[in-house]
Amino acid sequence: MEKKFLLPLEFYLENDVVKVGKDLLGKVLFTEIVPGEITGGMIVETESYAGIHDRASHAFNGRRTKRVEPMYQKGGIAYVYLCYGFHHLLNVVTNREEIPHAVLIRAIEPLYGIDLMINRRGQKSLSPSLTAGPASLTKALHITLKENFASFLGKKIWIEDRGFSLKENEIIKSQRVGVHYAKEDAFLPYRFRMKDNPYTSPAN
DNA sequence: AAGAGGATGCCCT
DNA sequence: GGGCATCCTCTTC
Repeated sequence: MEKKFLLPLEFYLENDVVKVGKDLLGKVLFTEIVPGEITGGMIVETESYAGIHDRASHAFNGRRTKRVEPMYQKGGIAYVYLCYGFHHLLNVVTNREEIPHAVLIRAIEPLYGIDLMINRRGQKSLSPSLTAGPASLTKALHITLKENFASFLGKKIWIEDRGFSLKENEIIKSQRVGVHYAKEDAFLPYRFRMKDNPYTSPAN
């Protein structure tokens, strides 16, 4: 597939993970995990996880275990991990130095390969539940632990800028989902949603 | 070596 | 709106 809109590496070499969380809204996430099966959608919801000082981050307090290792790599790769035993969650690692920043992709609006995604999700027709929610979209896009460490400049998973930029007042900011254990950091407004988009995730 | 718990979704009321 | 499925990773004994 021709990729003239591919996001360059510089986009991911950014230490301001809150900025990246917002800038990823409107970008288009693609996968071709199975050769010939291209699926993709516009990112409409993200959450930023800010390095070692963010209690909600897997890398809080400098924790560097095997699972978290992708976060400590140079920006531009995927951090995929298993949640609740069966849900794969996709993060975009972003940093210039060795700072474990990551942005969780929480929802996309389906655009390409919609029938494939419907099949993978076992649904009958297109509805917001197809890709609204971090585990729903990974299933629709066929993302699993095999994509952990994968480069966003590679053939299996990549992000494009198709010109869907949005203004600051079109971004809804709120608390992150499911991080009650994070004490005061649970209240940080690091969840970003595209205003009036029906494909954002339902919780909260 | 074992146990707890988690950045969730689904199906049932 | 609540309970459960299900399993890997990390922490602690």
